[in-house]
Amino acid sequence: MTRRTSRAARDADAVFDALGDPTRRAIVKILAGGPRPVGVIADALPVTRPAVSKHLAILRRAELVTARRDGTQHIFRLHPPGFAAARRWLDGFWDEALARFAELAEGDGG
Amino acid sequence: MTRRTSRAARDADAVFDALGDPTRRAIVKILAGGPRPVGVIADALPVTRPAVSKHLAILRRAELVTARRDGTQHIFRLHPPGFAAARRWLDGFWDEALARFAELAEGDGG
DNA sequence: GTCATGAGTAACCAATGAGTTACATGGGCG
DNA sequence: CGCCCATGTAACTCATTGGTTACTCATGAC
Repeated sequence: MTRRTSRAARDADAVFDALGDPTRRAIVKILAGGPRPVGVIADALPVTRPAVSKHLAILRRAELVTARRDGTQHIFRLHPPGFAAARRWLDGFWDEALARFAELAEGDGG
Repeated sequence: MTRRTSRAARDADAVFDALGDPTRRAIVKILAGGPRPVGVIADALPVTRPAVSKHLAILRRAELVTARRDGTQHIFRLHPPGFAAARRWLDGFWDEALARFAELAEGDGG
């Protein structure tokens, strides 16, 4: 209730925090190609598996990915609702700014 | 075009990098209320003006804000096109992930 | 010109956090 | 049960960078 900064903002906070790192963005890009186990993700990146593991933990906390076990492997995949939070947050400013932008109609060279 | 990693990706990179910091997100939130001079922004935050100045420089490089002079003041305001880059980047994964998500239709607690 | 105001820059410090190696854990298989 | 494979965790290092203070630059008022 009334925590209007809350849910969306808190979620968005975690999401942008997570997406603020290039390696994590790279992981997200990889997972956009479909679910993959940690090892495969690490293989596609210039960092070690433990590093990827930690990044995945952060992405998971931000609810940008989910994991399921398949034998000894942990298969990670993108989790749409997480991205929705970021989108909504972004859209807020988009709307605000766009309105003012239109008002001023200043073609400052885009 | 043709450089597929390029424009959108590069822009999005700068944008998410910029938005990865809580103070910069706070600045963006403040500017969502309308254009403001540096001093006013700094007053609304628990950091000094120089710090805000540096953050604004980063936001400007990411093209999330623009500035204009008004006497001795520098008035900053949100710059919608910058947010568009982030949105597009995000939408890419959104689409990808959503498709796969729907496929599996696994309501894992969303 | 001189002074005052507002903002950017420089130099520096300290905390955060991304990365590494070494080790622990959990599940499948012989 | 004992061994191996795929991950996660711990402990630690090092680079990045957000923050500060001190100083400089630009504009406007007088």
